[in-house]
Amino acid sequence: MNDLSKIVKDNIFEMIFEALNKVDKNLSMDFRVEIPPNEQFGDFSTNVAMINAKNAKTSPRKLAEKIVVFLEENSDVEKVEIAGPGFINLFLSQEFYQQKLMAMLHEEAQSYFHTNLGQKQKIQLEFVSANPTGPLTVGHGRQAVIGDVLSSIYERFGYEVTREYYFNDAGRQMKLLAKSVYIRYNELFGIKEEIPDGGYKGEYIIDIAKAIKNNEGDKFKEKWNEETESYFLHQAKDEMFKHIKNTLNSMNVHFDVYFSEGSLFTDGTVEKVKAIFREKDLIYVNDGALWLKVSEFIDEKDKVLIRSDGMPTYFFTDIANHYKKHERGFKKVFDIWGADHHGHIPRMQAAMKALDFDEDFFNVILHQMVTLKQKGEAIKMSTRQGTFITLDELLEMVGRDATRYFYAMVDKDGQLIFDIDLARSTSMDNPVYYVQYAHARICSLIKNAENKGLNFVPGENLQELNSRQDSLFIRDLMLYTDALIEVIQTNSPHKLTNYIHDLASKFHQYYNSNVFVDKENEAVSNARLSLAFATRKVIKDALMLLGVSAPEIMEQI
RNA sequence: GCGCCUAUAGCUCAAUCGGAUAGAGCAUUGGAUUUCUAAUCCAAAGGCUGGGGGUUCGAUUCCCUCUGGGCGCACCA
Repeated sequence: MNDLSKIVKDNIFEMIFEALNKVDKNLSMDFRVEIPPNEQFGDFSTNVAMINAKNAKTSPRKLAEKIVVFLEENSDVEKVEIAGPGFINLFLSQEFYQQKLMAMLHEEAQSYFHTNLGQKQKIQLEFVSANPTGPLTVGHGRQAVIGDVLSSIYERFGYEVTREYYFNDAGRQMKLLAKSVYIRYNELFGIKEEIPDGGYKGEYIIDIAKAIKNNEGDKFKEKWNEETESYFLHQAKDEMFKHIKNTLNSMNVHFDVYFSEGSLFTDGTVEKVKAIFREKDLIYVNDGALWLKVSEFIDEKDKVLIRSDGMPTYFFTDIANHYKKHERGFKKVFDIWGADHHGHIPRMQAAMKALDFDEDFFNVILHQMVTLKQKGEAIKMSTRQGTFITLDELLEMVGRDATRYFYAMVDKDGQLIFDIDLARSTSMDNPVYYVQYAHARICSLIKNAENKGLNFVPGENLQELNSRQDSLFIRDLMLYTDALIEVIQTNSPHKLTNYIHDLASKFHQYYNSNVFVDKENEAVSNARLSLAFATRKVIKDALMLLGVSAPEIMEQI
């Protein structure tokens, strides 16, 4: 019930709704609480009167006047104004904010800002999911960050989250990989052969070949058979996965489950799904292939499940994958896909319908592609040609904190153009340092207070926080939960970086216009340090959710 | 041809599921430093929000259309 107590806007909403009911019980609650663009317009504002004016058969401003009467009865309200076309602007009392700050000081951010939205619901986020045929790309980096940050926030709000990596290590691509390594291996003995069409030409293939030569010598030299293929395939796969996991590790991304596509065949899931479709009369054979009647659910042609050569399609195994997820007890699953997969969405939705799954079970978080730019030109990326900048290389150039922050700060619906030269040359101007600096500054302030013999006790003398700047600052601190909620409502991590950058900015401003540590004025110092103390909690928590470090000292450059 | 995403300051991006004067960072110009760490702050300049129509009290946001960019339209994954 009181789950909403930490969501500030919902608090204010209740306050306004109460007043609205006293005016007329039949009016619509379809109004919004907003943060005004300008502080002259109050701490909070609402469009309630404009929304309801028509139904109340009056003008927005007249309705507002009636609502304001009841709002003014609330002891938390300092002042109410009607402005513009009928906005109601609320100014809350200093005591209200002081109490909020007090409550915030007594808890850790992760518990104070916690809201039990999830109620331990089991959900899953599937992301990255690259097959072990090469190093991770900068595109995977975007997935890794979006998936990891969202997972952390869902966890914060009481969901039981599984971070999952789905992969296929058995397909045709893996065979090509093995062959490519084999050719490089022979090359080490001076035997030249062209890498076949679609084969892999990256440097890393040679590295794997060298490792095999080191361990096994010339054992496989010019001996291509099933045994050799199997050996090379496993070596390549193990090496690639080691490489991939290293990269994820240095990005600070950790998966709970690595799920093998192959297991869906061995445990009978694929057959089970086929049986269900057959029973529902949703499959048929044509031209030697097995088709699913997706046209019964969406405006598209039917799709192949099993090719005429007997191999199941990616579509089919992915249906089985999701059937399995359902069976594993997930109430909701999120697949994070690049824009190149968007055509896959409708047919998957059709399949989910065919299986009678709840409509909100299957969700796709789509992000647009990442492209690299260097010397003003776009770099063509091709895994097979091996002409790409890997995620590893990017991490090395930009650093983990900045890389993660940069990925998170751009709206997933927009294309991400990573300008390598810019990342290199201006990495110190990255917004992440701005936020980290705010954190370090507060650490330094508190240390400074100790050094000057000031006995700082969080929560004492809060009545000294009596300026408008103080109130608004506390308001912004409290809005942290609201920001996090918005992130998972839209699955958009960039809303968190927006919030925290803005908060850091407000803090830097405050810092420049107020003295925190003043031995002559201990009460005020104590109050302001309390404010800084709470700010540090929020920044630290936000950076943790973003997977970015919160340093106590910024090294001078 | 059809579908999805996108177009905002010189550059990279925001803008609270339709709100008030469209905001940050970088770059440019000017100011603040015996510092509670200047990786900061203050100020200036920079915009017919790609073009055109529509919906209404009100549009960067919703609808239509045109143009430009990205990505898809497989018995690939």
